[in-house]
Amino acid sequence: MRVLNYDMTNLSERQKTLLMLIIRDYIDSAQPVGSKRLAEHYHINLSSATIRNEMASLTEMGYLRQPHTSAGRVPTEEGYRYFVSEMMNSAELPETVQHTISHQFYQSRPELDQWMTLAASILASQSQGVSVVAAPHVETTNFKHVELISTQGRQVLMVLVMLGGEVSQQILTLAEPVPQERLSGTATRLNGLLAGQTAQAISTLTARPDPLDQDILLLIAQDMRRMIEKASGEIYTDGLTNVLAEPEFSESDEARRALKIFEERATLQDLLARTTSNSDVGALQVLIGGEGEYDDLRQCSMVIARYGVPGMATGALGVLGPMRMAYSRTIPTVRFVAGLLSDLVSDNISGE
Amino acid sequence: MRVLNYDMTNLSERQKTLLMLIIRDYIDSAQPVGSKRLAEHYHINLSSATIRNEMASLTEMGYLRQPHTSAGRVPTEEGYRYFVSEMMNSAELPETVQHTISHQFYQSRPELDQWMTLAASILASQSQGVSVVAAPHVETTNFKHVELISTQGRQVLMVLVMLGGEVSQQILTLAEPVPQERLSGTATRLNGLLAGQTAQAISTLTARPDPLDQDILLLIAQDMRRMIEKASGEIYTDGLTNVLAEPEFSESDEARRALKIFEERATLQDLLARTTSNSDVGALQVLIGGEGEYDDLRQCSMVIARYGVPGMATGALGVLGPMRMAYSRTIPTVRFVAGLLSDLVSDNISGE
DNA sequence: ATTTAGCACTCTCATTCTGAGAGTGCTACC
DNA sequence: GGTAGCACTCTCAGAATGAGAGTGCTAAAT
Repeated sequence: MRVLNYDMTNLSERQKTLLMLIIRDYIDSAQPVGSKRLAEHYHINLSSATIRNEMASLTEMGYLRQPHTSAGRVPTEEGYRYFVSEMMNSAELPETVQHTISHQFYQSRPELDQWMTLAASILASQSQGVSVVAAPHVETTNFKHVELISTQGRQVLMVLVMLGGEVSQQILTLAEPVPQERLSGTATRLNGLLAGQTAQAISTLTARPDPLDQDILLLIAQDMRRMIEKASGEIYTDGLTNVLAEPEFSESDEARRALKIFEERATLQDLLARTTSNSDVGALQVLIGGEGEYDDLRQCSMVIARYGVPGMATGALGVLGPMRMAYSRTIPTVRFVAGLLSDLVSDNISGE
Repeated sequence: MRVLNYDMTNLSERQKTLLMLIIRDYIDSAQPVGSKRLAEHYHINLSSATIRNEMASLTEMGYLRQPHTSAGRVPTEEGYRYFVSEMMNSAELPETVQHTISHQFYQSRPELDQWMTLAASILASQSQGVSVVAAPHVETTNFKHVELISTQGRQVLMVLVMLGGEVSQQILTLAEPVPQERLSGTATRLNGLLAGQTAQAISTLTARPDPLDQDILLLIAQDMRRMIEKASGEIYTDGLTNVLAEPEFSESDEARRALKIFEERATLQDLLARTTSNSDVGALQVLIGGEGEYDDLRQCSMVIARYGVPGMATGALGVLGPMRMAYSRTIPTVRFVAGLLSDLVSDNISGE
């Protein structure tokens, strides 16, 4: 993570206002902003010449730059960072939008899959960017119940239920066919033995009555560990085509590189995991220009947040767009949706 | 479905050869093919003038067209249809490639999810197009086993196992908490009552011993019907960015429209379902230029096949690319992967 | 000490023009 | 029937041009 290196005391009140204005205008228009345009369109009581002087300072300080000698100014990454940090606290999603979104969630079928898809869809449409939502992944897990169901021949379906309500199912192929009664016996014995235990505790236990018990015990421990270790849950995306509509990506090559990241789920998971691993739930992170780490995102920004219940189950979600993205819309949306999902996860964990 | 309206007897042997050559060249180069180029690069014993005459005929017959008066020829949709129908039977995937692909499948974890992802990935990389794989969906389903597991308070996990080995799980919220013993009793009774039944049969049954039994019975029937009705399984795609690399899509708008279809899963499912519903497993379909039905695919072609075991479980898969796609590579790949998945599905249904 | 008006200068971008090149269709000849 | 030759058409890349926008600097105004 890079530390923002601007010093707010450097900027006069007027410079701040101008900088914000310039960036806002550029985000709207995608055109370099000139002093004249600025003086005319917004009623600042300043002549274009004065604005020019201030712009020159801002350029020198690294917040703006000129694409070429005689064009208007365009924000630098540093400029965007300033813009975002200024706006971060103020921006709130309009109440009507908040209600619409909440409504959609509480009207959807109460399944994780539905929620993830919905969250991705809402983020994408609100922000006009590409959204990504990683399903929550459990951080600790305690055994509640196991069922063993013979399906066909040597195949057995093992269903594992955790105290938090998570379910894992897996098909085992045994060395030889085992009748359902014996499987049920094993399940009953293990249910008694393992109630409430953690994966770690289980892996040290031994079960005696039946050699099958020990085998299953091992598999359970293994499965529970796997549930925790899985770096993060499945990934949902939406709005992939939005990014193609942006003028800066009309030369398809840049767009392709950015979208490629979204096809390689592994990289994406890594990115989400790394950038949110040490941040609190509820805190937003804004990555501007790939922050020097992700070359394919050099032209992009991401707004990312972690959601869920720390210590129990958390996931991450975010929006990718051009650096010139509508932060004032995206940031509050991401924050709001993250909050909503946190509530849903929390409700789900504590039971009804 | 549109009927191909060319009449093969119209074409002399020489015209056939030329047409195939022109289309192949255009697919490779993405450049209109001229008579001179043709005469020089391929050693046909014909002068460019003769070729010009033949090209004029082919143009009149509707297989070729000129982008403008003085450019080479480009295939029409009709031309591509002819090309595809000629090639359809001949093309075979090289054995080494076949082995590599099979190998990947038999090495992967034996889970549907893995297979689908792998199939999508292979199709995309082999064809350099956008791949789509719809998971197989069961066409008939017979009850095997149900488990009811109390998770938290009024929430109950219902796990349904079918004779084919499919599993469905669902969380129910009961009106009031029910102890695990009573749930187990219900499950045991229903298991006896329903063994081997179809959804239809189950929905007409009535269970007496316990009011809970009847409730669960209804849910089971409902769930089994849902499994069948679901038009098709989940959809996997890969290679979305491939299409952006094609020269005809460098103007991002066309590409966006095509990719949008892949974001709207519903449309895509519909498309797959409709085009493959009346075709046999193993038969390929090639949709060229959207076949007049899908406006967003006007510039695209799709190679689609159905796979699975008819009457039991079938799915669909395919590749989307520009009309100028590498059919000679795509067609055999789609055919081969469809065959492979059919085998896997078939193995899976009959048990080990 | 700021702010502003004015001006010379720079650079881009859309437009126009031009010639090279590619490809065609037709005609006359083999 | 096949082919050489030729006049013709059309596109495309590159050069030339000029309008327009924007700048930085200086000198005057507040």
